[in-house]
Amino acid sequence: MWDPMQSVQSIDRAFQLLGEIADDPAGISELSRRLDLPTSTVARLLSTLEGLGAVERLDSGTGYRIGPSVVTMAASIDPTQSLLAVAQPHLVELVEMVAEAVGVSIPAGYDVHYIGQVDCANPVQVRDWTGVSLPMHVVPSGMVVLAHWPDDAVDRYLDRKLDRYTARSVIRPALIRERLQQVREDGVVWMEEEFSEGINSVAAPLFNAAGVVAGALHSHGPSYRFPDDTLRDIIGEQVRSCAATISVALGHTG
Amino acid sequence: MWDPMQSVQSIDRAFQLLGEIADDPAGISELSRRLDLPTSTVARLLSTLEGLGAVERLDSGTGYRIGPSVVTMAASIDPTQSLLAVAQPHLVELVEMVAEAVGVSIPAGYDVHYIGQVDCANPVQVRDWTGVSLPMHVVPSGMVVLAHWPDDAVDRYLDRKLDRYTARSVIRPALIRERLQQVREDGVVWMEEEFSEGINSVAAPLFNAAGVVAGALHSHGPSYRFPDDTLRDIIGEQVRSCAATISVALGHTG
DNA sequence: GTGCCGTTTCCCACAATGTGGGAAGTTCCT
DNA sequence: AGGAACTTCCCACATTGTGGGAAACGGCAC
Repeated sequence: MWDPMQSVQSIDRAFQLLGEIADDPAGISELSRRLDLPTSTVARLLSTLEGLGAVERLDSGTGYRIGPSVVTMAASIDPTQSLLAVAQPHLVELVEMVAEAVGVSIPAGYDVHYIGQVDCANPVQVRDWTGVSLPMHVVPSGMVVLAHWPDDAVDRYLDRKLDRYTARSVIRPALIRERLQQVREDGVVWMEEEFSEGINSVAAPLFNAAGVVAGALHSHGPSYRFPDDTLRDIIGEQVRSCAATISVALGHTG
Repeated sequence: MWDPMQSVQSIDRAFQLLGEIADDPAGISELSRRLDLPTSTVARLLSTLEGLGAVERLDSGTGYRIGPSVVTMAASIDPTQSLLAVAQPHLVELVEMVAEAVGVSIPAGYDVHYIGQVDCANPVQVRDWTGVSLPMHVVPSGMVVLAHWPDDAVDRYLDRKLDRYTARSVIRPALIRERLQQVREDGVVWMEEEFSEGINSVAAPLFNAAGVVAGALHSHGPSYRFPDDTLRDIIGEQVRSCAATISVALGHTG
């Protein structure tokens, strides 16, 4: 255990309990076994949490689950913020692994909107795109979102005039469709200098509890060093699996 | 405050803090003032919560907001359960006020599906409808949902053959439309023996954080005693305001 | 620069507070 | 009945959280 300052034991344990319950509802004695705490202690903590509405008894009588006050508190932060809030800790982990900037974006109409980014230590880095929106077909974040839209929505998207951003931008509907299919298979997609010369980028989709795409996780860097040829697949896989982890944290199952 | 067993002070305070922060993000000293606790205590509690991911610092540097772990825990309970979980405590309050059964339902296709109910003490009561689905136009819970659907969705609903359940069921589209308008104005609606003879019912809409109808709150009882003529408006108002409270707890604003 | 706010962080002596062993009370099996 | 789960309760102990106050920031005005 680190201690950034001090840590209050009972609160620590209370959240261990909450985490365990969120994962899988259970009764006092089972929790005491799982967390290796005395039953009386677990009983006391749970009873406190119950009084606070943080947990509540299952209808089945025995066992507890997360209660309304947690849901209410969670609702207090707006939906897009909540995506960011959940993703944040994972972003910093990913940055350390891929050593390039990573960020998250959400669909906004026919664009993806960048809502957050964590930069790498390297002094040479691509600018922070937080706050800007870009058409889906020129960035991988957009492609992964598009790839999980219903067919008719994709039809409508491709049925408009599609802007070209660089010489390498793909704007032919048929080619884009092929690519979307590939994205669905791979779960991750690389795009190189299709939006801006000198920038390469990789992205994977984020799913929420309802199972629909809530946004995308991406990493991007200067094309002269990113991705390192030998690491390309590894980085792609890291982004994919990090996105999956975030999805689970958002309540996505399966 | 009751104490069913014992209550752990630090956890109690930690949740006071979380509640306060959810309401309105703030820094250590402001919170210490608002809750009338020593700053050092607040600092220690917040630092613990921060370590647990239950709160996180605002980008602005000073101040805290609800953190990712709360969102993750909240996501652990499925969306319809969460509606119920949030509503539950309010239901029992409302039961005491109106002295008849109250329940909540969610839209499911062209039906409303009853997901939970709290009964009153009276030995004579209407059966528990939990688990059953009914067409929207014969129950007030359905009407309030319908009333907040987009126009074209309402068109499609009314464009089908509408079943009659009792002699008093209203099934003429034009009349239903008028009523929906009235519901939007009043925020609450009574229906008397339109679904089942001998049962009267009143309902108000529940809105979620995204501002869309997430379900309905209703109260119903035997028509010989419910509603008492002199209390009709009062009960309606209680249901309406209770629904509004639940909506706020779900994150609805404005 | 210097001095003054309002913060947040740290320290430390004290005892109030949370702890956990174990016993008594449940409920549900066989 | 008997037993095996569980949950609730009790109580002596010292670990743990507490809060006063001092020190370290950081911003702003002069």
